[in-house]
Amino acid sequence: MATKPNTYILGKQQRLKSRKAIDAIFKNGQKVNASPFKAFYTLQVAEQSNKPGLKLGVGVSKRFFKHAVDRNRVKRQIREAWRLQKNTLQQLVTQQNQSMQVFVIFTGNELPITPLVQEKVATLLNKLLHEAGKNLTKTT
RNA sequence: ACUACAAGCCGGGUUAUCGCUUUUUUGUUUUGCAAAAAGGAGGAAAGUCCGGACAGCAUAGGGUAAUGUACCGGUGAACAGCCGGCUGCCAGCAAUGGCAAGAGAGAGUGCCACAGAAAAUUACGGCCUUUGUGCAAACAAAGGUUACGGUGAAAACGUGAGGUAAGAGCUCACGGCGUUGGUUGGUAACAACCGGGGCGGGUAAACCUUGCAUGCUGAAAUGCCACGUAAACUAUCGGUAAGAGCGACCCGCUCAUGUUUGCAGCAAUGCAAUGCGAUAGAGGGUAGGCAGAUUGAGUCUUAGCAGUAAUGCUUUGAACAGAUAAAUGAUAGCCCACGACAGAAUCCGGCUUACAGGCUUGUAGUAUUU
RNA sequence: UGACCCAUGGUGUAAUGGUAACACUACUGAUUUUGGUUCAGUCAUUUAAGGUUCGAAUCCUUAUGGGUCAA
Repeated sequence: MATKPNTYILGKQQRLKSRKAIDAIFKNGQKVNASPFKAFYTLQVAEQSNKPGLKLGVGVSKRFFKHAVDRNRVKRQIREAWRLQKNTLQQLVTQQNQSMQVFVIFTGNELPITPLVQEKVATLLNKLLHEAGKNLTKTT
């Protein structure tokens, strides 16, 4: 009921909103790399307060892009690529009754092209998928 | 028609699919979720350079300090903005255009490299007079001297005449400058004219003086709710100490007090030490929600009136975002000029800076046609 | 969102409004058979544009870039 698995939705429910959660990710989370992108993530078994699902946060540093327009553009590109490609990961995580929080950071110097972003986010998702599967075997 | 300059305006459109956010309506037992409809970044949203609104705290009064500001009038909530004028400078034959932190250097202090006698009222060289020595030239002493002195960014009102031992605005004529009193015009800055007394560089974006203005802190302000732990916080009362308050300082005013113990001493007094409890409340920290918060000194627009103008008054019509790790995107197609600078974060009025391309108006030049 | 500071050779620092100085690096030359050492020399639009002043690294205004602080 919470999420229809096959719709390309990225609403408030599926975004990281709390400052506390984000700090926790940066403190305790693990890293996954894909050249200009970097992702921090945490993975827990779902509880009552912590419903099963996938949550995303996006960040671009002011050091690399001075203007707010450029930062907004990169964030939008990442969000769009995530929205179109995240479904398999989300399905896996919900099936395993786990909750996963991911924070993607862009660390490049130049504005990326859209196909590049799509490709890199896909590789990120594959790696995360792999990690999620591994964790399942460990925990169970 | 093209080119250049100036001013003003605009700042891609459209169709389909998939998404984001706010509001409303409907469905659902409420939250939530789903569906539909409507709205969804700028001319600079930027820089944070000025001015306010709003909120909290503080506040008897006067002065000083600090900070800002500086021709006059208008405009406006307010301003260092805008509009009009005055003065000065620059360009131009002129008409006119552009620029100005545009109060005071005759209140005081400082500084003015190098050069120059001297950088500010003095000295020096030189000139002149008298006396002495000497045939004379010259030298020495006492005095006079705003003339002259290769420089420099800047040199002691300029020119002419008189005057003198030599000279000097010392006096006179013409001209210049600034000061003061009056008359006329102007709301005023100021201008014109008349008179008095004067002629002592520059620098105040050096200190400063004068006038005027300013309480401080900023939405991460502030108010409320939830969660939640523990005597570190606050209030009241009493005690103790002697000071405390008026957000920098002073005056002045207000409030409060003179303890206890030890040592010295006959005592007055001096020296040293001591330097908190009770009651009530809920603070700090952590981290969520709601309000603040999107209708306001509003913006654009039609017409009229007032005004040189900025602008004001009345009036017609139109829309006017509200996120909170933070919304406008992606894909495909078409059109054109092939899309620059750039993304709201409490809200307004200005200023400054960035900007592809297009449109309108005006001025100048060139070419063609009538 | 608000408050504030800095910018000088390639690098790190100086400099009362009056000739932009010092150290290291780099380059050139001399010394040396060669290299090193040593000595001599070269390298600046004082971040940019305006203004005040006779004269600006310095004073003022604006811009650009960099940095610090305040939940």
